[in-house]
Amino acid sequence: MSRVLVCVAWPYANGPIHVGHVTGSLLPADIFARFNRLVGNEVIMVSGSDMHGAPITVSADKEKVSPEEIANRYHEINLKAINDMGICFDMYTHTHTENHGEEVRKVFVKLMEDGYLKRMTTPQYHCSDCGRFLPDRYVEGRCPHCSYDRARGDQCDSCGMDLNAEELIDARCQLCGAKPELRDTEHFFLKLSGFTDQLLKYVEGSSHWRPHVRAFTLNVLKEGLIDRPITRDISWGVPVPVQGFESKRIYVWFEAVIGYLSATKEWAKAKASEDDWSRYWKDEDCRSYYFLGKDNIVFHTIIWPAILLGNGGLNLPYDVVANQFMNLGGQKFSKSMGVSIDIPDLLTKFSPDVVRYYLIANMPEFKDSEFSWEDFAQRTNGELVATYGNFIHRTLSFTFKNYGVVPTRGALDERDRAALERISRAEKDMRESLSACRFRDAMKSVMDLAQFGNQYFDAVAPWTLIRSDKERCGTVLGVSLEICKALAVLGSPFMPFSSEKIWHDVGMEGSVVESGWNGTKTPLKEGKKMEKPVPLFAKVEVPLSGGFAKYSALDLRIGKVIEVERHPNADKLYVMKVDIGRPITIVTGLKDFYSAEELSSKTLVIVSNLEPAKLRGVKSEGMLLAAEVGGGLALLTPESDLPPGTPVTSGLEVGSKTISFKEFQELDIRVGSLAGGSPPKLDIGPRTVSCATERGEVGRKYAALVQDESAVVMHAKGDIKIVFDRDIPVGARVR
RNA sequence: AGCGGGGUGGGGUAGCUUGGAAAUCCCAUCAGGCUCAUAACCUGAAGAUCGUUGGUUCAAAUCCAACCCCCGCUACCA
Repeated sequence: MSRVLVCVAWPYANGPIHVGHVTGSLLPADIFARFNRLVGNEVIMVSGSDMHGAPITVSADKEKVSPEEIANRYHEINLKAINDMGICFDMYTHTHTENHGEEVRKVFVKLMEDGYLKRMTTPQYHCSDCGRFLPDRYVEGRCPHCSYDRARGDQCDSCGMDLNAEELIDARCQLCGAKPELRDTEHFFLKLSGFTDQLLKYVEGSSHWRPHVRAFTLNVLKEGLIDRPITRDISWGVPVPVQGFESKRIYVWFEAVIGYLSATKEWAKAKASEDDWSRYWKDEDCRSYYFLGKDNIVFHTIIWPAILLGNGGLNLPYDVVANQFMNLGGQKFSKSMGVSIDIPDLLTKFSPDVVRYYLIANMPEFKDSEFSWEDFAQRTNGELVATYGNFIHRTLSFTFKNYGVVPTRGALDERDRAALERISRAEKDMRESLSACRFRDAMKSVMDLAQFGNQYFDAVAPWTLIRSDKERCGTVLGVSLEICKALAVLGSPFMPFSSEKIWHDVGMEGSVVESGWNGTKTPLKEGKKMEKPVPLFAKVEVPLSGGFAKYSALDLRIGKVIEVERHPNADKLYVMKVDIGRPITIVTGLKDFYSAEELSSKTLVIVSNLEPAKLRGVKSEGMLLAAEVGGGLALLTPESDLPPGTPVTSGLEVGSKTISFKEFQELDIRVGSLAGGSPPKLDIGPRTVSCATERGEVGRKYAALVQDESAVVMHAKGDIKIVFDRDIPVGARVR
């Protein structure tokens, strides 16, 4: 019996939470907390919505509402989503409470008094019309590097240089257009550098941390910490408790982490035992676990510990359980499928346990993982439904049909005893994995038990026994029900809703949560009437992304190069004029591959409806297609001459809207070699796909639009195919 | 290009920190079994140059170096 504080990174109240939040921090924390409660530890789990900071004020300005309104809206939405996911907090608050403000104030003052803060004055733009200091991104002006007229104070969109707002020429306020003036402004800085040695010792002593968390932190520490400002000239946030700082607020990164402490205190107040918070923060036997995504590591392994060290007397994080990212790339995720990925939306389509199962099975614990609908369906249907759900259901329905009550268990034979031992082994495995925060492994040991259940059930074949020896049959069903019950208990941290249902269906009273870990040992209620079982999970169906429709967004044209010049402002770029039926300007990065003379005679394939973009100050109105691999590059060109402007449709519909560069990048165009056969095959390097195009020269390399297991050779009307001006390996990607 | 994460049977993965016999599991394939169960379950088989090259070692998927490729964020990518 011990005490555990579970802290979860604070979701930002500027949008609904998505699978990344759940699989990265909320879900592992919930499993860990549930597991600890199950084994009888004292646990509280705390977090809340991070309500302050610039992005929320930006959203608020956009919608012309108060920041508070935005923050409250998403707080409510997320609170509900968290609840619906079965994520069980002892306190889920937010950072805009009186309590939190007070706590932040206290910590701030303590650090200030003990000399861990310093004041520094820096110049900053102030707009007298708006009556406020302007964050760098709200200042606009001419870029000192490229003369672009609408550069922002943090960065120039045109040439990409990082800027300081003071460098801008003719700066103006982006909100009202007035000319702002530079004013000195004073801020507090946290003297992080002074903590370096203590932190090094702390991190080096934490050998139980995940390797990537520890290595990353040590790396940052060795590079040297810099003192960081912890106040800002903004109006949305926690006030600075110092005279003369009435117009300023505490910077969110400093303030939000203090939420762990303030939330614990709020929890203690709510249960009317105010001092209970200290049992979780001052008692050195209490371990604190922090669950977050890898983008958040330094805040929890450096900044928060530094604040705690400065404050004194409070426990440092025992473990910082940072997950990697679950990526949502790969096109399969697009909204065009009618399924987006935020949690409120996901839960309208799938039950929380199904979502939880997949997110655990695919949790990015040690490396990034990829969410895909195909995988989601496969794992749900093949593992959760077919192994776990099916074992429970075949046991329950057979028992119900033949007995109607929980059968009486007679003498056990060797196999039965082995089965019961197998339950103990699963318990032990799961306990070990979860104690080490290995969630996938832990759930695997539960699934393995379900699979064992199927093996046992098959081996004892109750459908035969029922005709020959009903008493013995009752015994094996009793053992099977034991396994079901164990699955309910062991599965409860992962799939709490179904666990309760199983618990009830095998005839147990109360709940798994109440019975705790010992539920596996609590005897079945023999003779208790059963209810007609309903399958726990249904198979899921997800829409498949079909066909080559996505390529229809492209409007490809034949283009002839008119002239080629060097980019005035970049060494690697050319500025080209190309005739695609009309002359356009294209900026390209081909300098390493082609001389201007070589290029000037080329006939190319151009994406004509790409969103124009400024590259280093020059507007590019399109993009030429080239295949690239390793150090090699080849341009796409028609196999025989075509007039400029000829559409390259590849037999598909042609898009009329402009497409973004990002959308373009999601398309998979590759160099493929035609392999013949019927239907013809196309070798695209790592694999061979079927080719939807009829003719073509076997062995020749063509540009191909790839979609899953099939591909279309890119061609213009008259079946003029697209080839390359140089040799390039099969499989090279076109971009 | 920079930062981060990877490359292990057809697909997806475990193992790598702390080198060591026949490399894990899921799906797909093939052969069998069962018929209680949601065409679900169980058994068996085939299938891997552990990205490439070099190094350290008695021994490398595992450690070191270089290179190649893939993914995410960023960018003088278009």
